[in-house]
This record gives sequence, C-alpha cells and structure tokens, in this order.
Amino acid sequence: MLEMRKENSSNALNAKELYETCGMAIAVRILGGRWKPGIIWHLGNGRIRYGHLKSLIPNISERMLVQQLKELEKYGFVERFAFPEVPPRVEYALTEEGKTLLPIVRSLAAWGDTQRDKIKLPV
Amino acid sequence: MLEMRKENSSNALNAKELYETCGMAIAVRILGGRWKPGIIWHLGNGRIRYGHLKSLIPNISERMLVQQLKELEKYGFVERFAFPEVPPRVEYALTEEGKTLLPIVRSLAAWGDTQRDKIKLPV
DNA sequence: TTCAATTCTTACTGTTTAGTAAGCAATTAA
DNA sequence: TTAATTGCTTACTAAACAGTAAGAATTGAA
Repeated sequence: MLEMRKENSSNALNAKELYETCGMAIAVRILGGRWKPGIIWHLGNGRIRYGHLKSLIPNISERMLVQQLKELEKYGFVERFAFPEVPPRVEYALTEEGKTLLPIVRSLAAWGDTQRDKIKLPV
Repeated sequence: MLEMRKENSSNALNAKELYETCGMAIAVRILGGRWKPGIIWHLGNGRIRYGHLKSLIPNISERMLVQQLKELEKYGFVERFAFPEVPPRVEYALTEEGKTLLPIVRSLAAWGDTQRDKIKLPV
C-alpha cells in the first residue's frame, strides 16, 4: 500500500506553497532524499536492469529502490521496461525529461566533491 | 539543546557512506530540506537581517529559521553578524564559500521552474 | 517435488525532520 | 511600572522518511 500523506497538515500545506513560489524547492524535492541522487546518477549512464542498479548502490534496500524508482517514474523522469520472462527482467532508464536533469546533477556532484574535504557533515 | 542524532543507526551509517562516495549526495544534503533553498536564495541578494529574512520566507517558524541558519553557519556557508544593541540586531550573509553555491542554486531554480506546470508533486 | 532466480510487496519499527506554543533577555519608550 | 521590540531557546507533538525481515509470483531446472 502506498504511504499516505496527510494532505491538510501544516507540513504538507507549507510544502505546497513553497513549490508554488520557489523553483529551487521543486528541484530539491525531486532530487532530494537519501537515494535519488545515486539512482539518477547511475541511470545517467543508460538503461539498466533493476538488479544491477541495486548492486551499484551499496546498502540500498529493495523497498527503498522500488519506492524511489516508482516516484521518479510517476513524475515522468524514469521509464520502466518489463520483459515477460521468468524470472522477470525489468530495465529502467531516464526519459527525455529525465535527461534534462543530467547537467544539474553533474554540477551538483562536482560541487559536492569540492566540499568533501572542507566540511564535516553530521553523520 | 541541539538535536541529537543516533550516530550508529543504520540510517546514519548509510548516510555517511553515501557522502564518502557521492558528491551529489553531499550537495543535496546541504541544500536539502524544506527551508534551506529559500534561505540561500534570499541570502544570494546580500546581507540581510534576521527579521527581514523571516518576513521573506512565508510560513517559516523561528525555530526552523534559526536551526537552518545555524547549520549553514556551522558548515561555513553563512556568516552571522550580531550588533550589541537593544533590541538586538543580527545580520546574515553568505560567506565566500557560500557564494560558490549560487550558480548551482540558480540553475536548480531555473530547472525547477520549468517543471512546475509539468509535474504534480504529491502535496 | 523442491529449489533457485528476480522483482517486487507488505507489515512493522526506528529515526529524523517539521510545526506549535510559550517564554527569556535587555534595554528604551510610554 | 509596564509594555514593546528583536532574536532567539525550550519542551512537546506530529508527520515524514528510512530500515528490517518475511513472503509472493512464475516457471524452468535439479
């Protein structure tokens, strides 16, 4: 079952208002979270199978991987290709829209790399 | 009291490993969350007083504003200038390091703006 | 008949992030 | 003496995000 949001909480309302006025908040909402950066990064190299993607992202659980892929798919940034085989084979790829993320993702990554030795993130 | 993290949770350990290997994850960690995009965005226009910043960011609570500013200050992206007056006057500004964020922030914002009418973010 | 392979689901629990509301400190103005 | 101003702090609660572990579906191979 999909996890429900409380659509009328202050939390949710605040988020909504932000997205209406701040493009950066939208971008960070899409890219944010623990795992999406890695997923998008790897998908930037081309179409890739579910299991392979999982192996490329250390520690990610199946629950998280599926959940994030679904979200990205829902927004139209990722496309899913399922083959009618047993055992199943499923491939994921960035859509054309998803590929517009790549330049940003790459500049984020480059900037982040410059910070690694400068700052100490809590945890 | 600063909020404590459980430094040995799987959650925390996963985050740490990610930062060690993925610059993008670092960047998203710094820029992420509900309020940091807006704070950085406004600070991009120059030094600004606490109360003014608060008025520029609708719905933000003092707790959140202070907390996020402190975090940004701790990493060296924001500088705090307190004047010994009553009532107090405090100004915030991006450091030189903080200014390196601006090009990224602007491209994120531009990209996010292109998405506003295309996608429907949950909440 | 049982097992293996692969891509998910589900239920449950733990951790982190965000919101609410009240209060404090130090002066100055009324 | 009381109230107002400004920039916070604190304690508490609610919501969202992340991790764990078990299991389901399908069919070919052992």
